[in-house]
Amino acid sequence: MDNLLKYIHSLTEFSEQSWELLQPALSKREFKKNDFLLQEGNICNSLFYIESGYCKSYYNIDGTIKNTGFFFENDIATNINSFGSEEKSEFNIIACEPLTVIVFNKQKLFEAAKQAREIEALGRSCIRLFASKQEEFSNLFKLYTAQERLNYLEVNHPSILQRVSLSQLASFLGVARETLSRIRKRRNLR
Amino acid sequence: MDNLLKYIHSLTEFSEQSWELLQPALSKREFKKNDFLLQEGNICNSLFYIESGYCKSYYNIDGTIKNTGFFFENDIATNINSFGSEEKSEFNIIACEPLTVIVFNKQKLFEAAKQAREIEALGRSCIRLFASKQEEFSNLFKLYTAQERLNYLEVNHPSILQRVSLSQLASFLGVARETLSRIRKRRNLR
DNA sequence: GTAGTTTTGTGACGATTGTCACAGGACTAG
DNA sequence: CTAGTCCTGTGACAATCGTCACAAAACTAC
Repeated sequence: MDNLLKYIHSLTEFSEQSWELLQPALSKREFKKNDFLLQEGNICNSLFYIESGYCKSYYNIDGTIKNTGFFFENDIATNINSFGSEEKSEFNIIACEPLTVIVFNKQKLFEAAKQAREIEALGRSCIRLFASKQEEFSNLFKLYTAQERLNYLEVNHPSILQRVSLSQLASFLGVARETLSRIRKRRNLR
Repeated sequence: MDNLLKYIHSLTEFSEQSWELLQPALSKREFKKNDFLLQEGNICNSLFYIESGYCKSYYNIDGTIKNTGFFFENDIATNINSFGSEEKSEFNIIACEPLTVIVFNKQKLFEAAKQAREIEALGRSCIRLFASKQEEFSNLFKLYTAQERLNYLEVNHPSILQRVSLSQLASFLGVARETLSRIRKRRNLR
């Protein structure tokens, strides 16, 4: 739980008392490769803090897998819409490696938040961070070409490129696998 | 302020007392067409609740305008990253019509939130809604072609198409103005 | 080690897109 | 009303992309 505590302290003031109050909402959990953290059609009742390994979110559109996000150590993975609105998730979250996460149980988190304002503030910070990331990636598509998006990832999020296979990366970049391969080729030539 | 109160009630429980405590953080403000709500390089210290009119967020990339968001009545416009992190905004928010907004002052909002948990929860709800929207639009680019994105907007966000000119819409859809024109043509033929 | 699977690169070809250029129509300010 | 501006459509052409097909390379499981 050490990593999580450091992560929390990087976001907000957090007393030992708040940490104690938060404990009932937390549980450590292990996933094997290809285990689901969240499945399409289910309501998302958790935030997943990733301790080790990584996972991805993806849509299954007519049998085609479309990856929409990758989550590494010290990231929070969740379906923020389903988590907040209680609507069914339209996408899946799946472990890409053996994965260790700390699960925030929604109900117990809310109970804890009622007892300590710092926990409420922590929730707000997590959601804000999540929103910032979504905004960042959303704007990539409006501002840049596929090649520029790849460059952006290399500079700003190298961990994705180091750990995710190019096949997996392609749909995240919004292009076909073959196109990503050619973008890399073009770039090496020039 | 009536619309705002209805909006708040649609998000969360909110007592009259919380409403009173919130007042010092609120101020109504008018913008003329092409007035800036937020300018590149400044820190975003406000949430803008839109009462009437609409505005847009855009990047200026080497002199080219790239629209990243449109905000209508009952939307909240802000730079969520700058608002939370105190970093300078990389984009602008500008009125596209005469605009009436209710400004949430960040500092006073935080003071009010300390005094009433309902205000804290309101902040969380606003951010969560914002995150959901970003996620939705971010995924559009990973899941769909430009034509499918246009269809999606027509079905799910018709107000954008009714009120925003096609020239303005193009960069939001991530294509050139001419391409949007051709997509519309193709669709009418088939 | 071996067989099977996954990943990556590449050729071919048609479809789509970006860019530049131009023109007509709609809108606006005086 | 008129001049200027903004918006939309379209032609031409090169660049890029998606799709299908195939093969080599890398990785896995036993």
